[in-house]
Amino acid sequence: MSRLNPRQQEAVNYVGGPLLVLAGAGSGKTSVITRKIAYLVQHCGIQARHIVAMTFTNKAAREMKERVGSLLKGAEARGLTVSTFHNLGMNIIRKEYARMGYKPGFSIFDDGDIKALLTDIMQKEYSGDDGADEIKNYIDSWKNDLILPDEALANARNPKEQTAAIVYLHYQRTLKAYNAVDFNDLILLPVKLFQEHADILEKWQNRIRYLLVDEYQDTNASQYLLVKLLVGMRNQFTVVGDDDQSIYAWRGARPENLMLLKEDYPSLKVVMLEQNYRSTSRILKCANILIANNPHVFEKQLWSEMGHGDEIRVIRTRNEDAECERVALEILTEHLRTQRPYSDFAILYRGNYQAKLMELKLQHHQIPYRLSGGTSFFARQEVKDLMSYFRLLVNPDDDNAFLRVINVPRREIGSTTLEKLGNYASERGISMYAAADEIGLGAHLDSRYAERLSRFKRWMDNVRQQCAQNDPIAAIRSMVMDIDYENWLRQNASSDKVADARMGNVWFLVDALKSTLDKDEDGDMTIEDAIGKLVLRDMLERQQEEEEGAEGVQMMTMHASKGLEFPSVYIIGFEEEILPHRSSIEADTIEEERRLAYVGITRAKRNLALTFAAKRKQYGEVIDCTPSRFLDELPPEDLVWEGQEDAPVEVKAARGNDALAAMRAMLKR
DNA sequence: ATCATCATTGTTTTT
DNA sequence: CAATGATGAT
Repeated sequence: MSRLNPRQQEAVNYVGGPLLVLAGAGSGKTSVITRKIAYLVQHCGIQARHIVAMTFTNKAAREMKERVGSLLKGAEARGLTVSTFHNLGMNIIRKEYARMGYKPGFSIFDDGDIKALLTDIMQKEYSGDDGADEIKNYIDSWKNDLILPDEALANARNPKEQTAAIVYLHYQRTLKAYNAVDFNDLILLPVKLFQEHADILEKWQNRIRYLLVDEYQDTNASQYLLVKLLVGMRNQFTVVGDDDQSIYAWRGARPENLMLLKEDYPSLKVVMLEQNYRSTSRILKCANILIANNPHVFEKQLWSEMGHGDEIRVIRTRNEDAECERVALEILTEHLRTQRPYSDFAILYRGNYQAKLMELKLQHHQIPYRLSGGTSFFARQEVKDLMSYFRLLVNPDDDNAFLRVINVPRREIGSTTLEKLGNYASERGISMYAAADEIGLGAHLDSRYAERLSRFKRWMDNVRQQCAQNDPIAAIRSMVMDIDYENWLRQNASSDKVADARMGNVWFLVDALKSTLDKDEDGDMTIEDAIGKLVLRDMLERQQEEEEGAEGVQMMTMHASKGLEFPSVYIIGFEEEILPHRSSIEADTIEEERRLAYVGITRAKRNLALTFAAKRKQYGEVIDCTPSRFLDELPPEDLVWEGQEDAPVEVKAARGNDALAAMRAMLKR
């Protein structure tokens, strides 16, 4: 960790211009970035406040911040920005909202907000609902490519795209009226801003003298442009990425941005990191051979000095039940035999649905596990609803909370009314909540609607007053009864069971609030403080989740596993139609699936097992399964087959759908 | 109009 | 085999 190898050193020390670091899996790229930041500060005289490092996940940002913090003295690190793309975008909008026509305190709509909004728009503008998801995909990809509604509409090639483009137009208008942005806007708006206002761009370019970007292969078109704009003429930046670990093309990532860099910056220097500090050479050999089946611009071979290591085990089981049982039992016995902690083991899979059975089996054997990816407590609809009520209670100016709450339950206040309210509020420079019972509003709005708004505000004000005067918890309980939230849940839930569970979460949250208040020793904690604490917990939820479950077996999708490592890795469902996923086979995007397998394999430090089942229940029907074609591409001498021994070769031959790949794999041997 | 039962439908991956 | 949507009875 402390000593860098020559390649890494080169990457750290090179400040002569744009630099691309092609960092293979486990090659210490985070070390390179963090050391480089320290180097820039300590040896190049660049103040930390002029350095920005960008990542894709909050987790990565946090980790990086920590590691830089241990390399620099407190004062040296002051002002350093390590943030995600979206975070940076949010900060830019925060500072420059006025130039984009937004009000302060804009809201960020999450997935749920957006889907609700889209269905709303579709119902209003047409009366059909073409599936909000599909429309959202269109809008997302347009936004990723910096295409605005007008352009989308002009270029729409078929009726579906046309519909989507029209919805897009309304969607964008509505968001604006709500003073809200979506996730993609966090990138797109700053890019547009910079393109249109040279002075602002210059300001930010002056602020950011050196830019570093992690996981560069995951950037999409608008992120690429954002980087390019921020870098400007200065040309001082380092991007780190690995084309072999590009697994997000489906959400707009453009791994070819790595190549594009060469064209945009002819003086680009490329450094390759090929020494791996994570895995045994056996595992790396397999990974190398697998990924060699993909076309490459940059040839890269991982190697390590971590010893030869054991063979990769390929485990064949009768069905998916036996598969999960086998993995659970193995982990159990291995844990008992070697005393290794459960957290040494990871179970990786292609789709979240595969986790269910696995979970069951682990539970059955009383093996603790940690599941990442599921909807966590604070992400649940009902929790968010109630949290929004809380937020509005303590901060009436939280327009986001206001909007979330205003029609939960239905108060028959449509988007037109809200739009007008929003316009009025922004004219007056006040929040929507504050504007809701202003006399002046009547001039813009039919009295019926104005009355509905002011009734809501009066009600809410009353709740707030109750909180201040009497027992706040009792006030909140009666608020929940007042809005008849339980009934609302029943209406919207698919079943009573679900509704009950959701209502349980609501009371749980109220209890959490109560216990926060009760725990207070000085007795001077206000309800505002308590709610503030909860909101904070909401925001820190991720962190907590990770700390909490650190002792169990780690279960996650292969996508979620990128960047992590585990002594022992099991990849389950190593089958055709699952690992090369069916839709990927159809869409002919096998290469990305191969990269996904590559990512999974390279998570393992010492032990790796790939499992597949001969038969599997799917849609309630038992179907025959075929081992993944990627197994054919691995070097046979490094594999040991376990479980039923009917020649997998025969199965392979029987499968005609990828004869070419099979042939190539044969020749390789 | 609302609810219950029946039929159909489908399963990547997520900042 | 769910979970979601359509259809029919009350």
